[in-house]
This record gives sequence, C-alpha cells and structure tokens, in this order.
Amino acid sequence: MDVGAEATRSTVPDLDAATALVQLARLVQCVQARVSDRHGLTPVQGKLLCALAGGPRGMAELARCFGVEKAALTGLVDRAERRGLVQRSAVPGDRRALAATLTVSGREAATAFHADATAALEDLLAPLGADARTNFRRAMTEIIAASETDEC
Amino acid sequence: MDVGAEATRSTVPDLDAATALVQLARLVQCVQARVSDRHGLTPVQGKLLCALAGGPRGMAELARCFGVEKAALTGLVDRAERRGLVQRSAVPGDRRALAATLTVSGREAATAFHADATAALEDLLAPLGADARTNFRRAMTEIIAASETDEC
DNA sequence: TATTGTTATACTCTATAACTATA
DNA sequence: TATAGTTATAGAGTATAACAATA
Repeated sequence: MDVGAEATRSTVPDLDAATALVQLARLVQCVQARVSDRHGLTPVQGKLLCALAGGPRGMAELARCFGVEKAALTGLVDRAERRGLVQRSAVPGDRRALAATLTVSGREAATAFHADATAALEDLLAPLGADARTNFRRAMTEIIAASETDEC
Repeated sequence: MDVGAEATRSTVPDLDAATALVQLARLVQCVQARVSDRHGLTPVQGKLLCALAGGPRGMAELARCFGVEKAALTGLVDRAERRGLVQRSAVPGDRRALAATLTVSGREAATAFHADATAALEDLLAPLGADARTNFRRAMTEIIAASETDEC
C-alpha cells in the first residue's frame, strides 16, 4: 500500500520554487502562443485584443498598461490595423489623442481568442483536485496581490 | 468572528484561474527581465548561460531544449560569443558538430545570474506561509509533470 | 539520405532619440 | 512646459528556405 494520505502522489520529489515557477511560466506562455497561433495572431496581438475588448483605449494608456514605450505601441497598433483588427479613432476633447478601437472583425477575434485562451489555461489546473485547485488559486492571488506593492 | 478557518485571508475574492496564471507568468517574466538586466544580459542569454552551466552543449541539442529552430541558435550564440560569454568548440568524433561552451567570464556570469535569479524567484513565494508554500510547490510540480505528457 | 550547422531574408517586438501638434 | 503620438534607427529573437559539410 501507500504510506501517505494521497494515493495519487508520485514518488517524484517536488521541484524547488525557482525551477517550478520558471517552468510554470513557460507553460503559460506556451499555451498563449499555441492559442494565439490557432487564431492567426501573435501573443502580443492577442493581448491587445483583450485589452480593447472593454472599449477604446488611448495609445499612451495602452503603453502604460503594457509596460512599454509609446513608440512600441505605434508599431503594434500599425500591425494590428494592417490586419484589419483595430482602427485609430479621434478622442473628442483632446485633438492630440488617438484611441485604438476594435473593428467588427477585431471584436469577433477578441471574443473567440479570449474564450479559447481562458479554457486552455483552466485546463492547466485540471491535474489538481478540486480543493487543491481552490488553494492554488488562492495562493496565486496572494502572490499577485503582494507583488503589486513591489516593483513591476 | 470569521467564517472560515484562515484568519489572515483578505476580503478580496480570488482571481479566476486564467487571469491568475497569466499574471503569475507575467510576474515571473518580470523578475527574469529585471535580474537579467542587472547582469547586463537579455533574458534569453541568461537562459543560455544556465543551460551551459552543466557543460558544453551541441547547437542542435540546445535548439531542441529551447524549442526553437537551429537557425535561431546560430544567432543567439553569435551574440553571446560577441559579448565574450561563450565560445564554439569542436566535438571530437563528429566533424559536423559544434558545441557552445562557457568562457571564463561566461561561467562567472552564469553563476552570479543563477544565484540572483533563484533568490528573486523564491522571494515571490514569501507572502505564503510555510505550509502554503509547500502545497504550492507540490501543485506546481503536479501541473508541470502532467504537461510533459501533452504538447509543448 | 539524414543530420549538423550556417547564411540570407523577413517579420515582430522593443528601445532611444528627435520631431510635430496640441494642451 | 508638458503631454500625445509619430518617425527613424537599431537591436534582439524568431521562422523559413537554401546551402555546405559530414555521417
């Protein structure tokens, strides 16, 4: 029989924290890349579509949100515009500003991509039991909340 | 008093699995970027140094290990070589093959980078209690082990 | 024929610096 | 002066395709 309480535990020792975090992050990126690819998008374009799903956003606002320089946003929106996913629109009340807005096909792509990505990411937690999954979500939430006080 | 068992829980609801995984991965990347930057490296170069810390590796082997095409490795090793971190060396017994090897300064950089990265990543789990940390590591190990049967 | 590695070319993403137009 | 956005330029990382040398 088994020594411990958890019959499904393997005999493999747990990974150290750093290795596990790196590999988990790699796994998440991998899922994002695979789902993006399925939708004919780059991972960054997928992220852009998700950011615009809630409505138009100014270029400077998007740059801050993505943590990149505003010049990088220009290129990013250029490429997304060339693919017919977004449009630049004027912002009433500030003639300097432009907002990135989803086109009709961009909105469709955003909806499909988001649903697909969410499902694929949730699948990653499938190996855990229901309780372990809940605890894992709680732990991730704590780590993320704590990091918001820090840099990054 | 409190309903549940854990008195330290905040009133903020847990994030959904997909959001939490994406943000956690972003956090890990962020740490990797910050540490790499501190050592004058790109994140991919840091990864290369760590991969070579155990000894020379063939180009094809590295490409498989990184999940990229062999042509990408050529450029990656070119840039690392230009910075004096690695060297190409012949492989006895196969005159087609070349191995990437750490230079003396590359080995120093690898050691320092790895120690720094490990510590910074472990710090991410500091907000968790000792038991929660152990459970978290176990859950990550299970997720990673399960994914190795899958694609990616 | 298959494998190892490189070169050539192109694209995405990013940064910095200089610029225009508006606030 | 400060902010919003663009252009120009450069570099990293990646892919594909064509190639050379060796197995």
